[in-house]
Amino acid sequence: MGAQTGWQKSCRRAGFSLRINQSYADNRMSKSLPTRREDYSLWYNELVKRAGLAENSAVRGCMVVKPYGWAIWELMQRALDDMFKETGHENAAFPLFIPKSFLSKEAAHVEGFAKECAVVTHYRLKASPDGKGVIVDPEAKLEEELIVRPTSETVIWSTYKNWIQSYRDLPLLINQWANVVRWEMRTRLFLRTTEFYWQEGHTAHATHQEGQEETRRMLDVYADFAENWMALPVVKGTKTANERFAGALETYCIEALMQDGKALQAGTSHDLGQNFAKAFDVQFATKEGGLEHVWGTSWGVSTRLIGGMIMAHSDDEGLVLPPRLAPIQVVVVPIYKTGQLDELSARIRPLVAQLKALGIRVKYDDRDTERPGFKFAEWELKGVPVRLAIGARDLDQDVLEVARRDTKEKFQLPLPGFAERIQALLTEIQANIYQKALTFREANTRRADTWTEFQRLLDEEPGFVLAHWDGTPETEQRIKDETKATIRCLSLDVASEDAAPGVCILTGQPSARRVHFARAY
RNA sequence: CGGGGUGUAGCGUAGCCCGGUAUCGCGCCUGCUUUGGGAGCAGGAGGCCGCAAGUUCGAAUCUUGCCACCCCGACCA
Repeated sequence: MGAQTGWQKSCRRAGFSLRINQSYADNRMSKSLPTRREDYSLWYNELVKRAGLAENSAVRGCMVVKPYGWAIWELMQRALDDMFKETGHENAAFPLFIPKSFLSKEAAHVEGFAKECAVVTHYRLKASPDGKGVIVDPEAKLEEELIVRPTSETVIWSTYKNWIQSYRDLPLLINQWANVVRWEMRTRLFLRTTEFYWQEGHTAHATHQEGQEETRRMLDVYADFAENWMALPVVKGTKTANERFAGALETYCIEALMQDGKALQAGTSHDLGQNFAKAFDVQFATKEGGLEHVWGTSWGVSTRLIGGMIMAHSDDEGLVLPPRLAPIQVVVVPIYKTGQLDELSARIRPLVAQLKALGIRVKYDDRDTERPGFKFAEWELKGVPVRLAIGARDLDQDVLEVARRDTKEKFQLPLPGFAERIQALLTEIQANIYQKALTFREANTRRADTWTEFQRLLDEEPGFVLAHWDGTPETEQRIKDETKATIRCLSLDVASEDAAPGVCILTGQPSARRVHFARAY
């Protein structure tokens, strides 16, 4: 769509110089990303575009997810979906449109979403009387406006009313993969777009305890996915009342730390209590013959995860993808002299087949139109975990060259048994990326005991700050107003040192425990 | 929604203050030479200067309005 402001210009305005040879690099998708120290947002934005993940669409705040970006999302979907199935959930699909009246049934819920809804008011266009283009046909006004779903609790609960009569219908464990629209004031590729893709689970249970267990179970699924698939260490915890989901009794979340020291909420799981059941009158006959409202939960993760993964692992050369979520895990680049490609390919293809036989996602880059150096740089930018460079010279010596993306190391590998070695290397890279992110998070999680220290840390050493807080929404708000830091969560796995009582950083009032503060995306 | 910035070829730009029909680089096309870290040389194609009105003999340039995008803030997954 023609980014009309050049990123060079933006960089210059932001006051920093660029890396090498940029005009050349611009088109060849090269090294010349903004260096992130100076402006992390710009770096991230440019990285997403250059790596071919997504770009801004012509529609305000929306994005076009390009094939490479979508491939990552598909891998995420597949892994998560398997985990949902294992925990007993089924997929279904609910309407995109929500009658306006549905939204007003749960008071807190309206409050939370009313300000950011796209509303459908008409169902027809007609030719403009002045002969230019089309206008909305005033005759085609809807009796009741439709909201483009910002989340599906309301349509789903109005449906559940019909699905649930007896305790025999419970628990009802449904998930939906969908796109939703929230008219946010400010957008950012993947992290906050007007339209985004996600999954939302909506369950109904006979008892509050079952609902709470479900909420926690799905939180654990998310944490498991973040850590073992995305290689992203997360803090599991509960939100404060201020940050709680509109209509929930309790909101659990996983919080991750990005490389610029800002936190990112990566997933949420809500205990809805009986709020939605009451709002939509969903009752069931108990075994004992009574009539009770069901207990609900909802939980979701979105394409934001892609953004989080990029911001957590990537470097100035481009993306660094964890092997389990890399669309291409191994790229093979042939090194050859003119006219010798076919001959070399014939020798390389069996090797590629060996990798495929082990279930490795491998690409043989036999493009004759680009040179090896260009291919190296391009695949690095796209975050392919392992690159193999193979020339006739190597094959004659029964070796090949391996380069790993995470450490940038290069070494030679003997051909016999190389496929198994590569497979093991992918596992090692996955673990290394996680460890690196974990080390980073630990190094950037600090404790503050005084207000001045708290402020200093946020400004000078951004990251999580563990601090005492008196437990009141008012204090939380004051801290936010003065420092832009929010309480990310009250962590569930709290170290004994942090579980001990203390005094509030701002008011000096008694505090039961430390909580995680940070500036956040 | 507020503050700031920018729209010129596929991408990045010069020109604008001081009006005279658009500069350069990359990419693209053709040919030759190259190919173990983003190739070299030669030739070539490509533009309603964001849109609309106005001023003027004449507008990329001046005036007004609109639109779009980027950054920052408030809001949020």
